[in-house]
Amino acid sequence: MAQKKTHCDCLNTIKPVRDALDVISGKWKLPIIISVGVGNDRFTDIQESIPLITPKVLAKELKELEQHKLIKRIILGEYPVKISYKLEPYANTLTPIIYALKDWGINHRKKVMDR
Amino acid sequence: MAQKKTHCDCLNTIKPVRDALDVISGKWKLPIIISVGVGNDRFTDIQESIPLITPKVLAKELKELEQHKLIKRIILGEYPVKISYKLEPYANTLTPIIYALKDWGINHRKKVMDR
DNA sequence: TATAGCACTTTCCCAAAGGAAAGTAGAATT
DNA sequence: AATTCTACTTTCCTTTGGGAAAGTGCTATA
Repeated sequence: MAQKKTHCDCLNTIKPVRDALDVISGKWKLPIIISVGVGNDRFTDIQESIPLITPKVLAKELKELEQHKLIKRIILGEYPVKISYKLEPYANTLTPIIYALKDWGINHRKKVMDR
Repeated sequence: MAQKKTHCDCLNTIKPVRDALDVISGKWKLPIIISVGVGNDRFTDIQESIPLITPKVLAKELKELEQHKLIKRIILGEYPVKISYKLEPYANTLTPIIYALKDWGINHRKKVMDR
């Protein structure tokens, strides 16, 4: 028996990794979370803190991050309405991922330069 | 001075994270690395171990992973030529990222189900 | 009164990602 | 001789991501 056991099963890892990637993959989501996390809470400030991001893309990504309960949009004041973006506490659970990517990115750049 | 210090600087984190994302972001690269990592070394086995991946996409991603020195393609034998894919040692540096994503994905699925 | 700032939205366009289905070339198997 | 296996490739087509540029409605400032 078990003659047709051709490939190793790795779905236990692949499935949750894909679940995570569905939420945070893409060019902009983690940079936005990082920027809001260090204190940028106004649309224009976030935009200026992330190189080359356009307002269209930033608006779209902020909406998606709101839907995923990672960022909250707060309306401040009455007449001169101000908007403030803050991380939801849930976004802090992404910290290990962000640090793992940051460390790897720093090391990778070194490796590519040395070549 | 420093009156125009409007937004907080987070480029120290954003830049390396973007460097990492440039290499490993996308739907398929990490799943392929996971699959090859557990021992799937034949094209067809890798394909069958990753739900819904098509041969076209798998071939393209394998080429990119080779270029990034994360996977090596080995030609075995002479007349009935066989091909084997293996992780380069460098791919093991991705382990912390994979585990961070896996843990987060497991937790995230729980959170979404409970809602 | 005119200009600037804020938080976006809208339109147009292009390139990359990726799915479906079929094909291919050689070798092995029945 | 016909089918199967392996490792892909090719074609076609749709979706998604995202850049450029301009516009919008409101408020604040000079």
